[in-house]
Amino acid sequence: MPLAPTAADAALSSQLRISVMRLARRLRAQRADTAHSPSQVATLATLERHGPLTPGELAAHEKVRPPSMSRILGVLESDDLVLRTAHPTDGRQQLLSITRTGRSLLAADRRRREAWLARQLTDLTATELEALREVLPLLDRLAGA
Amino acid sequence: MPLAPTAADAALSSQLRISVMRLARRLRAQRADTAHSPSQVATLATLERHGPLTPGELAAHEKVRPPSMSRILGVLESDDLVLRTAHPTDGRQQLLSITRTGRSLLAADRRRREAWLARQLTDLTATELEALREVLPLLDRLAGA
DNA sequence: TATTGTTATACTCTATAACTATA
DNA sequence: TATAGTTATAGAGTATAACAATA
Repeated sequence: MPLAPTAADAALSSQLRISVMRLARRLRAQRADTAHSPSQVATLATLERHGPLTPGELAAHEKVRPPSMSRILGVLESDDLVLRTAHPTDGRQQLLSITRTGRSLLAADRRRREAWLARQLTDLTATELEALREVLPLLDRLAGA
Repeated sequence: MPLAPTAADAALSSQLRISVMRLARRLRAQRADTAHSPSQVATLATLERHGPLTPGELAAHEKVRPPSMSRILGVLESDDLVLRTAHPTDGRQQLLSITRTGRSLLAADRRRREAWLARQLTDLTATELEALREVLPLLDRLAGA
């Protein structure tokens, strides 16, 4: 039967958190498009995955307040990355969708981050790469994916 | 001699990026402490692990600019979480060390903030935990730490 | 002169409060 | 009235530029 975490687990938890957060920071730093913030790109990615959404739905999904989403959408719209259309039945609401330009930006961003990480991986030995490969499913399980 | 990334490496790169970013997002969502910023806590944790360091070394390690580290240290010092002492041989430098209060705060903070991850870790076997432990240094090397 | 670190200042991102338009 | 969204304003965090102290 599963018991409380051991002291060793607690230490591992701490170090894992720090290492994962640090690598995630480095990955974020490699974004191809420095003109847009992580939140702006994340919002764009959400629109790509989910299709058209209202500002309120986007704010809830991205865990930001409506005024913050308002600003994010203002930037994305002025850069022609999203398109704003009227809601079919409710005049108060709007529907945001990603444009072709927006999709291109996301694709370029992903290519660049993967290229950077692939370059870092060349510093590892075959044995180390294998160890990394075997651990990936564990990371996904921890994340609940 | 190291060559261009193989196709297998490219796939690993893509999957690693997705897994790390996803776990980082989940971890960030578990934050409970509002008293100190992530950077402040990370700096404190670095001092705990590495022992006394100079502001410049800390800035390099935490990937922030010297003025930003200056501000971080100002907060930590005024909260009695770090102690500033003169460098033994170079009058320009200083040595920052974590105080007993700092260690206590870190311990309490970690207990709160890492409860989620520790809980996730209980779903892993001893073998899987060991694999995870061995891979942590690789993540740090990829991040350039 | 070069290096270490701080101070002055500005910019980005997000939040709360107040406001407008529609249901 | 209640809801969806925007505008006004403030706070936190980090950066560049200019400065002070020491090597």
